[in-house]
Amino acid sequence: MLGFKWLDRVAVRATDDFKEGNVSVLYSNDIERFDEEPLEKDRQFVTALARGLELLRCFGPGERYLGVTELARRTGIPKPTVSRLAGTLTKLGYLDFSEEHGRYCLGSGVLSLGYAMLSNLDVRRVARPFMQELAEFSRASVSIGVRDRLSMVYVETVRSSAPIALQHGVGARLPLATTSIGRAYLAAIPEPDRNFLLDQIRIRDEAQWPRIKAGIEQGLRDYEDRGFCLSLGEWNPEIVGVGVAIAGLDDSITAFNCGGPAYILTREKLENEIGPRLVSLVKRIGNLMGRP
Amino acid sequence: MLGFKWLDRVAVRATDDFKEGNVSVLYSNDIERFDEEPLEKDRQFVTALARGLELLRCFGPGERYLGVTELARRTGIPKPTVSRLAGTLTKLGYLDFSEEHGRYCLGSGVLSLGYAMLSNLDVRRVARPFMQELAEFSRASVSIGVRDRLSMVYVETVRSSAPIALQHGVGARLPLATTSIGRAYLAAIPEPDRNFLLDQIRIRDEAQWPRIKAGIEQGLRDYEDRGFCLSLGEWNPEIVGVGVAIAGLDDSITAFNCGGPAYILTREKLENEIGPRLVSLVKRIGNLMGRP
DNA sequence: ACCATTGTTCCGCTATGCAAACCACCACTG
DNA sequence: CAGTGGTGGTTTGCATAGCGGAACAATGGT
Repeated sequence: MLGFKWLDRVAVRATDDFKEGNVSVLYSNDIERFDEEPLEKDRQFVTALARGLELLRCFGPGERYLGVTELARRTGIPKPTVSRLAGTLTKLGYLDFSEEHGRYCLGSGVLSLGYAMLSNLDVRRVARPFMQELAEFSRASVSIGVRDRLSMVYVETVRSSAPIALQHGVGARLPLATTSIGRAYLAAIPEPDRNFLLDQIRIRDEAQWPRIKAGIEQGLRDYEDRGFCLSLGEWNPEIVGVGVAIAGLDDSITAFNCGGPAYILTREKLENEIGPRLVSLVKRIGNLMGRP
Repeated sequence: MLGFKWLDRVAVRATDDFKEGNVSVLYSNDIERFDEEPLEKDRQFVTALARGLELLRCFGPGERYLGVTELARRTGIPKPTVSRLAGTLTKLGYLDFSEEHGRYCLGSGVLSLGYAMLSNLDVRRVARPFMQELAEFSRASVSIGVRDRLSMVYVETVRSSAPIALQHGVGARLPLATTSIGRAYLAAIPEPDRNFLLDQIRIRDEAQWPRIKAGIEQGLRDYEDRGFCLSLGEWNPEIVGVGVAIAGLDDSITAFNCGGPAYILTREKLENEIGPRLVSLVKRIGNLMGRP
């Protein structure tokens, strides 16, 4: 089963304090509340570690400098604790303290973690030439992504040599529900896992849920019928793409997409040319990597 | 002053246990011992957080799967604690537990941290076109790096379109002492900081120290005389390059290099053509980014 | 059956979290 | 310019979460 069931621990104090407000803003990143095991005292869970990492996650594109109070507000962690954790992270090189701004920003330490993972993913080496070929054919970008919380994170991206290309590189986060790669992932995982994730997505945004749900169900049908999912501007109106997922590479479920600007990739081309080619690409990679 | 002065806390138990062995192996990654403040009870330092992150650092290229015992051995953290920390990291998505191997490996969570940092570095956007130009001119790779512990970590890399190119992408770690980019960094920082880092490097490898030291001192002279450092195969016999550093971009000291296979880049070309161009490239970027 | 190896529980003791208090700075404002 | 409120962040004291040595369980190889 998928592993969530944390936080609440971390933010429980904040929910007490702010229980009249919109609770979901407290879970600023992709944090979930755990439902199962109502309040098991998991003596194995190290809160301090979870919280420290949660601080690091607060920083994102466009959130460069954050102070203690802001971090405390976003995470629901009390200020003195944030102060200590942030100080620790700074000593370790994962945060820098900018005297000028009196705020923290991410330090160089965070980079080295991700790279080690990337360099161990065999699928990148194997897939790159095929991806390049498809990118050139479609004049678009081809990427590999894995799930993290409620996002897909790119682990490899290949661009065509066309002058216009998507700017999302390795490490970029895309939402699960509205992108072709996320829908392909959802379509490929076992149903209980999917339901769990969908539940989390629903909780996150009840208002949009009917629309989001419709898109995902369409994705499931597409996946069943044709082996790939589409996203035609549901995430970003100018971007379209197709996605396919496969299990068993590098110990996880891996998804591929091919996407680009809507005015280059017509629906017809996506459905009849690019989609099928992406399916065959993934099949070939699966064979090469000795999937059973 | 640079911020180290941690660990010992983390590994203090191990040094008790193994004090007859070579202590430095305990500090498997780039961990330093703190010298100042002999044993101040730093009530602000959160050991659990430091240790959890230290576990993540154990994984590297070629170290894909690690078990509890191995992690405990590498970090000097007692086994039960490793077990709990690793369990926590797994719940959070920073580690995955491979049933098949009975070991842990890095999870997708680690990726998203680094990306947020990269997307906030203005220097990447500004520098990329200049880097591309120099890469094409020199038929080699041009990168930007920042220091993390005793390594330089790439935050941007641009390759020429030449078929042979270095494979080090964003996130790659290069040693400080033997690469052109590392030497440029060392030459550009204030002397006390440099001495501290050199001390750490010396402690790490006393045997190689005379040779390493000579290379760095040559680098300091080169930097003084010509504005750039060289590395002619001292790190990897087949790779050569030049490096330049600059302070004040994005709140940190940033270094640039241009490097490639030794059989393409002659010493003469590096010294007379590429080095000076890299110096001017960095100067232009400094001006563009409004450095005082 | 035996030992070697690897991971998980137990429980006393201590490191750590956090509420409240405290400090430092700034901007008004009478 | 003292007074006052508002903003940031860092220190105390005490209750408790979580660390870690030793013991335990679960494998696997011989």
